[in-house]
Amino acid sequence: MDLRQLRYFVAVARERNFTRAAEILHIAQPPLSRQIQLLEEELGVALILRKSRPIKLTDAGRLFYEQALQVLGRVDQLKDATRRVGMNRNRLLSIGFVASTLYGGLPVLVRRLRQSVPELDIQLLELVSIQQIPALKEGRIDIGFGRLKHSDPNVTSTVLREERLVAALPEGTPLADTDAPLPIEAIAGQKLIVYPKEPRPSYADQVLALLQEADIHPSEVLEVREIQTALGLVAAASGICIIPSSARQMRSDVRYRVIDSPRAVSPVILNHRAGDSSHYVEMVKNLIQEMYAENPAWLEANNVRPPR
Amino acid sequence: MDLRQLRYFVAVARERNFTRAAEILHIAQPPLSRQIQLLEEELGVALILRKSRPIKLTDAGRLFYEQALQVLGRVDQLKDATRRVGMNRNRLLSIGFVASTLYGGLPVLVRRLRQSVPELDIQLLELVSIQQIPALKEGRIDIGFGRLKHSDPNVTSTVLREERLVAALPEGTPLADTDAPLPIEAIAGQKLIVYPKEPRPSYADQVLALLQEADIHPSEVLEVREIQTALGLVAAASGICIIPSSARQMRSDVRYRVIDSPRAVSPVILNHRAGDSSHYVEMVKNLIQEMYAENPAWLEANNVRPPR
DNA sequence: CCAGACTATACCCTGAAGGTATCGTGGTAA
DNA sequence: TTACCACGATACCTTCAGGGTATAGTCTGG
Repeated sequence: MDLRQLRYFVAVARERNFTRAAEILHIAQPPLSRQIQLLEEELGVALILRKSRPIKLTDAGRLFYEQALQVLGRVDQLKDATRRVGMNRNRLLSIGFVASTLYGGLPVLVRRLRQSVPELDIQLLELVSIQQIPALKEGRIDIGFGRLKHSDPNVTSTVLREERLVAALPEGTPLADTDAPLPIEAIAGQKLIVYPKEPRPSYADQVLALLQEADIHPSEVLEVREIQTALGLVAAASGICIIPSSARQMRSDVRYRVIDSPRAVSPVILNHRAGDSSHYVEMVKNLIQEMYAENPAWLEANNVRPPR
Repeated sequence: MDLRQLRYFVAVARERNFTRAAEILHIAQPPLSRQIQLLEEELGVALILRKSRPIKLTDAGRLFYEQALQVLGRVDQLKDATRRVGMNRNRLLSIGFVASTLYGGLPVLVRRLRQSVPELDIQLLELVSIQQIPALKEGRIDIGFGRLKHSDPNVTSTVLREERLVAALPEGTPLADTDAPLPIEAIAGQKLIVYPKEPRPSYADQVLALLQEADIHPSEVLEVREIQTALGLVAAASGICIIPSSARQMRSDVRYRVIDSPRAVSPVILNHRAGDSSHYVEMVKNLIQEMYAENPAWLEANNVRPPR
């Protein structure tokens, strides 16, 4: 498959007419027909119903059309962004992050970074903690915000804060009766949902280790790919889930109770290459200090109110 | 630009070696070098630093690499999804929605629809209300959830509910002192942020019309592209913003006060083609009725608690 | 049922992508 | 410092995919 074929198909779908589409594309009509046929052949699926005038898209065609538009848009963005970084000789700072930091201070940090260094291009990549280490070493990212400790000598880590863990509970169940801290023992015998399923080790293992340590055994453990799914299942009363405090914003149709154990915390860790001399790393650290200074609640171990 | 070139570049970036990359791609090394050169030429940007071994990516190259990976992934998904819909002869239900319904019942509806008709493929397209009308007529979507009334005879509308509007206020400002309903007059003289900027008419006009009607004039009106930006500006104390109640979940670092006026509501409207005989439309309507029956709070005009 | 609009088929041609041979060069080890 | 080598660039040839032209087949509206 080829971007050309996507462009051709989009033109045909838009015009609902091969001849006009061919004119717009500045090619003759027969090659256009042929490219569409080739595309359909490769996919093994009919995209266009030709035995009606004007032609119609099949269901597959409708889906293909919308997705193709998005892909083409993405490619244009890709070109523009690359040119911008390349031409303006802008520096690029590539930041890896675990999803939960999106609900913490990351957006604010990025906004401030953009403000204070407008000529800096910032690339954000969602990577689970363990993927950040090789990504740093390979230069795919310059900074990583993760949740797992590691021991790679080439990567320097700083624990930014320890965040309280909370249990997400289905509304209407006995455990969700109160907002009071939840004794960790209460999790024993419950159906537990953990995420992300892979790659391991991940935050899921951190949660499981916490329970292991306290010798607490859920009745069942269900692994899902991401936190959205996990909370969705909680909302559907399929089990309970343990998330960092800041991720509480994600859904309001489940109940949250802070877990009543000093061990029930998850760190937020800043990673960067050990030898990295770029002053942007330093700047990021300073901005974070600034943010914490403005909002000391983020640093409180007992951050019961979700940080922004 | 061409998908082939993306694949080639990704291989080179991964291997950090043209020769090995060429082997993996099952082509000779010289053509690979040439394709990368062509790519760099088209972009007008150097992607690879060749005067070091092993080769390194430039900043532009790093960005291009990550984006290219995502584009290629997207293309694969596109193929798979199209095949699935085409081969399985699955029906496709294409649903257009305005962003705010994402924070309302839409996710639940989609989940239930998937449950009750597993063989149905569902495509979700974010479209502002006014885009939904042509999208319905052209067959791009089968169902639209919008917020604006229209008068096109080919599209049938049903008002599902009237949702209360709330004001988003920066924390720490006088208006944010209390959670009590906000008299609409209090908005006079405030700096108001509205969204989306385009295409018009949009929800922004609905808000502006409401104020116009009450003869209330903000000191300034700032138009932004989307609600995220609007709420971000509110959080940064750049003004206040009026949003549907259900969108309150989006940020917890701003204060919300229900607007104390019976006119301060925004409908949620279900649109579909007037002649559509597909029983999926009927099924969606039934599911919605069911959901409202289970959760009458959604229907209360005074929905002070955000519906899920 | 016919006219007209429109898509598919047949066949040719051109240029871009790929191959082979070879040169130039940065990195490295003695 | 030099000499070797791994590796990318260049030059030039070949092939075939994509595009063009002519024309046949088909759907729709009057």
